[in-house]
Amino acid sequence: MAASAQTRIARRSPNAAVVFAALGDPTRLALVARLCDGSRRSIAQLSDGQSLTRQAISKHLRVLESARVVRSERAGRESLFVLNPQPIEDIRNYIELVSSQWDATLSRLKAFVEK
Amino acid sequence: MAASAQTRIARRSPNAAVVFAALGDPTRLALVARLCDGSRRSIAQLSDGQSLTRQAISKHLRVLESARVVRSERAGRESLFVLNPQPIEDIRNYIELVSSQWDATLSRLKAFVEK
DNA sequence: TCAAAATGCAACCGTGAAGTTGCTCTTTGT
DNA sequence: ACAAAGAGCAACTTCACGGTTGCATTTTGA
Repeated sequence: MAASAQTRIARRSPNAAVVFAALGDPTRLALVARLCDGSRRSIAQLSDGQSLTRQAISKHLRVLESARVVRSERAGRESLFVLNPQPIEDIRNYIELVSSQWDATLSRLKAFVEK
Repeated sequence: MAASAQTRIARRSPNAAVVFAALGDPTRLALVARLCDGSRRSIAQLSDGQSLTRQAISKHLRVLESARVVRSERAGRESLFVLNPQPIEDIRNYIELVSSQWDATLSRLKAFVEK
């Protein structure tokens, strides 16, 4: 069975949607930006300077964690968060798929116009 | 002013968050997959076969449109939707930025271990 | 030992997202 | 001319999200 491009894309979507949704919030996006240097930071660190409550930040981190964008580990009295690049890589591939599909169309269109 | 990587990333986020949020829903992701072949389809076409109501699909399309992931154009009694690759390209670049930041960290880490 | 730090947990609130239903309007095709 | 197709609009319901507050628990460090 040769899957169509659309099917190939659709097969990846259930997980992709979760990751996209996790990134679809400015606060969470800021947290990701803060963590993408590979550092492990505590909730207190991550909520310091922000206008939101520590609990709000904590909730956002849990959302990111349930989408596996981030992993947490308890260390003494604090829990440290670190970025997990895997899901990001996944949606990167997803976007690549959509883009390539689109590019193929453009090429066909161009060829048609020039014919 | 040499902006830090974090700042560089953060500057792009406000718009990125909107696009991510628009893609953060299985139904909308399916619509994008359906449109990424460059075709222009009507609401009736796009809601055909789906389990949701035509109005539900219509709403989702409007969400995608307000995030500029999709453009619409009225043609007679139907409105046709077509993918707009620009925002997709934007978040692609965004992800590229995060990934490169992460990769740089890995390299540093590797260099440190091997030293 | 004990106070402060860091977090977790639970209840609560307001708002908007997602979806449906019902109606109207315009366009199409016969 | 008129029925059917396609879509828009508005009202409504449900429910999850984002956020806060208050309190309990564990850990740390002096």
